[in-house]
Amino acid sequence: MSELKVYNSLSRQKEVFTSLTPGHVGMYVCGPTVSGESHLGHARPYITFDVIFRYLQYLGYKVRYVRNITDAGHFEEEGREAVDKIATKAVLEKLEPMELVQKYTNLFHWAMAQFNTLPPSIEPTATGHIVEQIEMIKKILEAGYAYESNGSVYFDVKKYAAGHDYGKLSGRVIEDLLETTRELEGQQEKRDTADFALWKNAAPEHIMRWQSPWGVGYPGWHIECSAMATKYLGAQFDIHGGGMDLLFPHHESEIAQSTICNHSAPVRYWIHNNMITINGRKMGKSYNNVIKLTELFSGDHPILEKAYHPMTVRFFILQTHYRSTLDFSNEALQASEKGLRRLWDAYENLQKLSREGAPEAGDAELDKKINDLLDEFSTFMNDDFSTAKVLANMFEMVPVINSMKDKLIPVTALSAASIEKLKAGFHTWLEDIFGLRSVSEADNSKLQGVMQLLVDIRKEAKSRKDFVTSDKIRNQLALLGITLKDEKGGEMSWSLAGGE
RNA sequence: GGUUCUGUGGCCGAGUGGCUAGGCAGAGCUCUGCAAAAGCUCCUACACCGGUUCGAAUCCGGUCGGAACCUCCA
Repeated sequence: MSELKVYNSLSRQKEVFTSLTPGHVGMYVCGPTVSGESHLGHARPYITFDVIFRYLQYLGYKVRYVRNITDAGHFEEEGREAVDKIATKAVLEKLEPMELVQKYTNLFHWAMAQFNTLPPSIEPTATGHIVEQIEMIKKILEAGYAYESNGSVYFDVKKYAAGHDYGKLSGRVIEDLLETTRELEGQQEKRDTADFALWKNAAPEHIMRWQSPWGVGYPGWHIECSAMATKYLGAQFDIHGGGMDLLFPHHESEIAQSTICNHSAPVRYWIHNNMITINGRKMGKSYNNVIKLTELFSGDHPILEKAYHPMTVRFFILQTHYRSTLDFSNEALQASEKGLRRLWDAYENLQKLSREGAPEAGDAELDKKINDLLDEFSTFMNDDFSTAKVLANMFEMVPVINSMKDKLIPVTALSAASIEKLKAGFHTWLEDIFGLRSVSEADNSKLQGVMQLLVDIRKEAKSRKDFVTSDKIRNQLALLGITLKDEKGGEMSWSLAGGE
């Protein structure tokens, strides 16, 4: 089998993946800020890294997957107002800060469950690691790479850049950063505009506040990830993931902080997913084009023509490479919806196939083709997680599977071993690695029983050529959103339309 | 303005220099009481202009679009 190669943002090329500790992988992914509801944009990184998490486990690694919850507020705009986002919102909604944070954390977990993402191994909160953050800031101060100013602590970027490559990850040029002349209030606390806050003093009205050696305040934007990653994954770990928009300054700053604190670069492989765009524009609060996940699932948004099932969204995301932008549109989502249904129907048909008789393949050519397509799954996935290509291969096998089901091709065309491999391959990749599951909610046993009864009555009616009755059953069910289909050989199948 | 990336058929999207990705939509046929599904077939594109090469969507240069980051951000 080929080796796993991942695109490392740090080197801007694909590298063979090896873990620091054989058999183990440490992976940190920047989690959500729970000051508001998650939107469609959030779906991408968590689904992307869920698949990476699942795939690494499939490869046999024991993975510690750490994804934080940012529940301590960050600046609306650094230095300008020094108002904590969560604190502001809390006043507006008349909620306790922790109440607000809990509400959106719960909602986030709910949405992630809808997407069938596995929970991370550790989900640390920023508020739960104030002590670790303060300790880290102390170390950086002791090392001489930070300075205190008016109750705040800033990282000295210029000093760091003198001996380290600040900008390596994001391709930023330090001289340019230092020359920025942007006028920002509160900037006078900093020695250089490029410096970033490790600790901010809190104004009296600021609700989220903690005691520190520098006075009452709250942690800066970047320090939480460094502190928590160090605590749970060590000074050096394998993978750090997140959206491309976090490359600078967030991840660049993380590298600087951790390097000073731990005397080594923290991360071996930086993996960044690209953005979801809507009408060609990034989705974000500042663009006013946000579709919240609850709206996406309910269809309750002006942009949406209908509700979209979480699995449709998951499939939509997997149909493109994670480093490409993905443009959202109703047309594209509906194409994915139909594609997923077709693929899933074939998958279910496949699992029902039984093969008897001599184990050899009746059609050696077809047998080889299927085996080749299956073998390519790993090849594609090892090539920087090309989920789109794996899915394309699956679609190529769909006509073969459906033809075997309809007996247009005998099941014995493939060897017994190949059929088993096919079944196992689809199951493993579709469910275990890609994390897809049926969009049908038809697993209610009472509904199953009722439907079986209707199917039996319709079969009887049809056998009497009583098409009035048989059509009535099918048409009435259709009005209820249940599709009844006649199959070859007199069998019938049914499904709940849309999967909503 | 700086940095990085990008421009593929009606739409979405893979693409390692030569051999049809795939999905959706559309057309025809087969199957079928009808329908739906399914199967088969068709629809062959790479922003523009140069260059390298026997050969380029793929490499290089330029032009023109678009995006992300440079400020909270998945």
